Amino acid sequence: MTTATSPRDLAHPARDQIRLETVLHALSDPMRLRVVRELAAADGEVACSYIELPVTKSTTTHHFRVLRESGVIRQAYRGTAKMNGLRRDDLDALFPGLLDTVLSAADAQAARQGTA
Amino acid sequence: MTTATSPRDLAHPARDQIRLETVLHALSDPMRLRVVRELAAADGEVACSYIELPVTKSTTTHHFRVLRESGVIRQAYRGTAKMNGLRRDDLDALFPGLLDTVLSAADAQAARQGTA
DNA sequence: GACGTACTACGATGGGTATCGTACGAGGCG
DNA sequence: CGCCTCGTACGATACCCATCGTAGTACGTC
Repeated sequence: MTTATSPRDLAHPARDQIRLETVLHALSDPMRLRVVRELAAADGEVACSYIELPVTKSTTTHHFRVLRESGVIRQAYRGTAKMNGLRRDDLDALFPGLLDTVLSAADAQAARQGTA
Repeated sequence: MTTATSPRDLAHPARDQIRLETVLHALSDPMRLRVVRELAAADGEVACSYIELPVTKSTTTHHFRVLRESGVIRQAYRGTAKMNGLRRDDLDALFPGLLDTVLSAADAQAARQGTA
């Protein structure tokens, strides 16, 4: 939309604007990597509140925004809830295998330590 | 000199100390990603001075240290030169496919823009 | 020993960022 | 409408980090 720019309009980068460095940076934070893993496990739309992190709500909002602005997740309001989902299609098209490899690596690391 | 902890002794993390988040963070910097790509292309030991970056020597040293301390590269002195090589064996063992996938993603992104 | 090269160490600086607390807006439900 | 929940915005804070310049150390060579 050209006009209103409601606070409910969420800015997402277009597919060709997604940068590898930015994606890697987004994934390099423990909290965000955890979010991505849970989104991958859920495999669908998940509300922010569904994912519990050991930080305050403010910080959680911040991490979700970083993930969205880096192009890793897609967000949309649905009533009061905000639904989140991985941008698998875009990421797979841009960087084939990257998401799955990172997820596998995270699983492997979690299995190695008890941090599953 | 057995013990002295000479400044020529370089600290590397053991394989099981390498953390995925740290590796991703190391790779999320454009300069460092560039270094890793060049090391992968060279496929062998390369001196620091062989890789030219648009930053000062100090900054280059900093990036090489981050890469070493994250477990991405191995460094060793060889005369006055400092040789660098990817820790392919360790990375592939810990996170199968990760390095190659990231390298492919970087190539793809470079090809898309003229930044090869 | 003297010199040049390769890289480092240290301090400074400016910008990013993870975290929090509090105050606020939007939507559903009684 | 009143209220609760979900999530945001904003300011503050403390920390991390990419960058630089300068001074210094280790090594090879003459």
